[in-house]
Amino acid sequence: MTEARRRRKKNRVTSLDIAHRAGVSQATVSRVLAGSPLVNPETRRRVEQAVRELNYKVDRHASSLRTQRAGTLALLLFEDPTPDDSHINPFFLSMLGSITRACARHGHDLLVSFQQLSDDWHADYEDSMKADGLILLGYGDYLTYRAKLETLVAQGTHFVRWGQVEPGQPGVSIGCDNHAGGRLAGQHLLACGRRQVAFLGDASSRFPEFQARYQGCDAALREAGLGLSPALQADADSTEEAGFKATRELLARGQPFDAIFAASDLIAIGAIHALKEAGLRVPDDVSVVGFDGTAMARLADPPLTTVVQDTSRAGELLVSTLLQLVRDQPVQSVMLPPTLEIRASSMR
Amino acid sequence: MTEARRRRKKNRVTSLDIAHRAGVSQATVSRVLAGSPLVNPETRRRVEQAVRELNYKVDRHASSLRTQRAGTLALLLFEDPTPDDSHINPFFLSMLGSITRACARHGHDLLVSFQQLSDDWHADYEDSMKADGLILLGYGDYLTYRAKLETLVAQGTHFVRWGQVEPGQPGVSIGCDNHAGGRLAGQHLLACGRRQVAFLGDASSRFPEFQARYQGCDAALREAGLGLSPALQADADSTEEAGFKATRELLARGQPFDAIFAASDLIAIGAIHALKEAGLRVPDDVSVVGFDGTAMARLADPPLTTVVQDTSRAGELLVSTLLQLVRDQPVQSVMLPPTLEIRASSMR
DNA sequence: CTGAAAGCGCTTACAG
DNA sequence: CTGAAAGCGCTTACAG
Repeated sequence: MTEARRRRKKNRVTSLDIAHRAGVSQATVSRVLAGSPLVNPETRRRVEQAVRELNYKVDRHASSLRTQRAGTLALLLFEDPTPDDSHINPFFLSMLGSITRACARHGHDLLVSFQQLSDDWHADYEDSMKADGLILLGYGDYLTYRAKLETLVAQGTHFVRWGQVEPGQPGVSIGCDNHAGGRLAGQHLLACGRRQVAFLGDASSRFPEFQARYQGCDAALREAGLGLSPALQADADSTEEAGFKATRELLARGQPFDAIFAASDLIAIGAIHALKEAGLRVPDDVSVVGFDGTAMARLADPPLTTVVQDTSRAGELLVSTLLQLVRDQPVQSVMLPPTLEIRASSMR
Repeated sequence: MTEARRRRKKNRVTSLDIAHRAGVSQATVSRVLAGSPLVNPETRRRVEQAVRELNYKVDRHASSLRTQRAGTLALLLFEDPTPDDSHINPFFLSMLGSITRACARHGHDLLVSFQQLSDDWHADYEDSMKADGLILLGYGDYLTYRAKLETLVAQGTHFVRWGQVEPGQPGVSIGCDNHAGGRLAGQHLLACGRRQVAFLGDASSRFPEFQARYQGCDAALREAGLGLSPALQADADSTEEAGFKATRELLARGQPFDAIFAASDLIAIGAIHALKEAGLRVPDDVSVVGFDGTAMARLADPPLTTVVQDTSRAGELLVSTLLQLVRDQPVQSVMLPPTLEIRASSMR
């Protein structure tokens, strides 16, 4: 055993040590540290001094075992279909950042874990008392997803999910108003004088977020007597490669289009590459609008117009809602309004 | 109290419940779950069945309180000087991903927390038994950093740091061989016929990673009778904005250059924007090489040549080294060899 | 191979 | 305002 480790183990300070040094009982030490008002100010001072002098920290396990609260939330990040380190969707990494910060603000720790949406989730953080509740993050086939959400509800697990908000869903969801976001994109493309808008992304009910974006854009176009055409829709999951391929496929169809609304920024960036490769100019020949508001949208060439999801508010809302749930307070699903950030990729 | 929650609380299954159902003692249940060989196979079967039937999970706090092991590691991610959600360096997010995966492989949970390098770190995860050790991630002024590392060492905290590996450093470090990476960049630019290489990034000892990259590139150039010139070096922290501004500043100096070696991909992407803005072509007029091997390098226009750090191996090594440290096994600092990924930004 | 018992370090009714 | 005592749910010497 190293010297440092021996020191650490031997020196392990407990609340009893603090009690002795401050001349009070263990119970009083606990009260001071819990911020109880039932403590004489002078007593509190002495205890706090002893805590400082001995660098005492409450043992989390002892505390949690007694109170049956972990003071910790767990974030499950689903990463189908790209289990490659470098390919995690930057939007979700941004969400991870804001969730981490929100947890810290609320005085909770955050356990982070990556899961395959298609596999069995290791959602037993609450059963083993490691976390008071779960935050579920990541899109994927909703057919798979929904069944697992129902299992969680049946087990009485506390969880909040990021995703499309729809009536009758199991559990509580926080999500972007994707329909409104699609509408913003459609209206903007109309204002740019575009008439034939292509959509890149799976628009079926298996991907409710993408579907709502599709429908929102479609609705905006319909109000102008237009609409999205199935002939100008191509599936793509949220990667640059998929956006690249889908755009090539679209071009191969020969059906003319003057704008692309991509279901995510990554898809949009892939689309821009494919358009350039085909000798088309962005935005002169084709306007491109993405979705998410990731940092890379600004770095794209040309800079990408994108529907921005408010990740800061999203993280805060996910955490605060989950904590309310844990405390048995009433909660509700919330849709956050997106905004449009207009850049050169769409404006002629 | 909601129905689900009442059920959850009331149903809380303990090892004693399993013991009763399997007709054994609590001690035997514990042995089975710990995989002890001192258990009759038939007894083991009965216990495992009861565990399955009651969906029993060991209470982490009770277990950790008894064993004095948390089964958890904590990741501290420093984010000076950009505490904005969207601006976390994508390289560190990629590292976060690989560390998360490595933790899971090693059967440990991971607590994630963002910290300001300049503030007091909340490095008390080990004091409160929340984690068995720390992984430190993020660059920053090493003057600040080093003092805090020494404090951690003095406290006997178990930690591993990601960063430049140098003799005499406090604690254990895992890092990229930045000097070798700089050398790769320099040799490649020479092979591209470049003679006047500019460097973007702080090359002082306060940023040892950047400094080593500078020196490695300089060494390669010197072998060809050239070298990096201080007149062609401009400070930049690892953001696109900083790279953009540094390049503008460089251009304003009027000193000619035909290549830029940027200390990070973000800086390089900012540089490309500034070069284009100035009417210069990449790579025809100026070759650009970045560092990190982030996903956005591939998406840049033109695609960015970059020195790739192996984040997968890095994450695995950080976690396995930390676990060895926690187990009092001998460990050592390691430098990982980088590779060069050549793309269009450097090749005429 | 198995069980009875102690104890990890807290918090919280309870009593004063 | 304070203290003595119990107990959260495990694991592990110890004894057999």
